[in-house]
Amino acid sequence: MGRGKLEIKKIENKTNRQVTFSKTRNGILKKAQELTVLCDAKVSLLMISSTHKLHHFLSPGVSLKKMYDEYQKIEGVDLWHKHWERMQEQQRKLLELNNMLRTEISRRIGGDLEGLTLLELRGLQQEMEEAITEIRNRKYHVIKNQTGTTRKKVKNLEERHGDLLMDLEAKFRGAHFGIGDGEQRNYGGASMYGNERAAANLFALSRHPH
Amino acid sequence: MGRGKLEIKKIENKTNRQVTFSKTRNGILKKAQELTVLCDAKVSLLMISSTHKLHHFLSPGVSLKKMYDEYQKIEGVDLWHKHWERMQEQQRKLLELNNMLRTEISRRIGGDLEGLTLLELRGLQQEMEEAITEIRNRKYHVIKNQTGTTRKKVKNLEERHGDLLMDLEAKFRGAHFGIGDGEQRNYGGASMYGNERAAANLFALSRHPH
DNA sequence: AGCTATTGATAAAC
DNA sequence: TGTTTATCAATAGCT
Repeated sequence: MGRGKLEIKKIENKTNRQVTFSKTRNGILKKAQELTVLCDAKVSLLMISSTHKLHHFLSPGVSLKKMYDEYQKIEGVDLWHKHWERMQEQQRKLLELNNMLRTEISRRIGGDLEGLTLLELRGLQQEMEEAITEIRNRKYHVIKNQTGTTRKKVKNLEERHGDLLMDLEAKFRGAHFGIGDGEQRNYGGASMYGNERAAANLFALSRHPH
Repeated sequence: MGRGKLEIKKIENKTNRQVTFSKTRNGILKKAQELTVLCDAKVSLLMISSTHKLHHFLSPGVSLKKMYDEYQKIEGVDLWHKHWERMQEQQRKLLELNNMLRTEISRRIGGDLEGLTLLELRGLQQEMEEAITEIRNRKYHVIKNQTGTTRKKVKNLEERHGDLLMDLEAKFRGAHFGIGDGEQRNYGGASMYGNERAAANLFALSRHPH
């Protein structure tokens, strides 16, 4: 409409395009409003101009999320809710698993033993003694497989860093790690970073410099 | 517009309302299309009638998700993306932490020792021996604190279940748990359930029946 | 950002 | 719902 008929095709003149966008945008916003009021409809309208400016209308009393959910429900396009719930469930399981692992590991460095019965303590001890046997075997295996020069080199390195290692371990043992303290973790960031730090320490210990 | 001016106010006549909705809807859809083509704009339009029927328009070449993301970016209303990304980051960290913990625990039951140097093996062994000392101390503490009748009862139970326990542990040691096998876990469900099962076994072991 | 000739949209009626 | 028609609304091209 207007002084002349306008072909429905991209307006190449940049200024004209901007002006037309502005006018049509206002018109469509008004129409959206009318539809909302006259017909008791719910409307969500997003418009982004070619200059990346955003304009929007949303019927009062509805949220964008609700509109989107409704759209998904009717159109079945989903993509969100299912994924979200799955992820949440995975996370819950991971945290649960994590707590178990932390308790287990804590017991194996001499903490978190208060809740265990005598029988459980015996089992744990025996298990660890058996593990130590395997570690010992592994040590012999490593030593046996070292060739002349390599062995010499490694031995020197080990001797050089032995004292340092001992100091590190002493520090490690002295510190409180917050591992397996029985406290239930939530999804918040703070406590998680705490756990991670604890694990990083533990990890560092298992990878002594050499 | 039309034969008479219409007051901007909810149309109470249900039929008229429906008719007006239908007409205005078509008009606004056409306008949205025009805006898209003439002005090279991106438009997302959702309309839900009072009878809960949904109609929508979306400019070609954009997805609803993209429109919403853009909206959120410009308006800062978010609701999703931030939460989603935070959750994903948390999950990544949990999995990483989990792998570390699993490796640590695996080493403490005698597996996953191949990657360790002699020095690391020594450290691990010493740490475990120290832990065993603490477990032993704890055992004495438990024994000391048992009163006459309780002690007797527990002792009987322990004797009764000792053999069973040994069998269980033998089984446990023989089984392959898939723990700390060095394989990087993904976000998929299958491998996660695998891990969980492994941990559940481990957990069960630490809580021997008594 | 205003103006106005002109086209576009649509209320009421069928 | 679709069509017609009398009206009102929106807006293209100018300023």
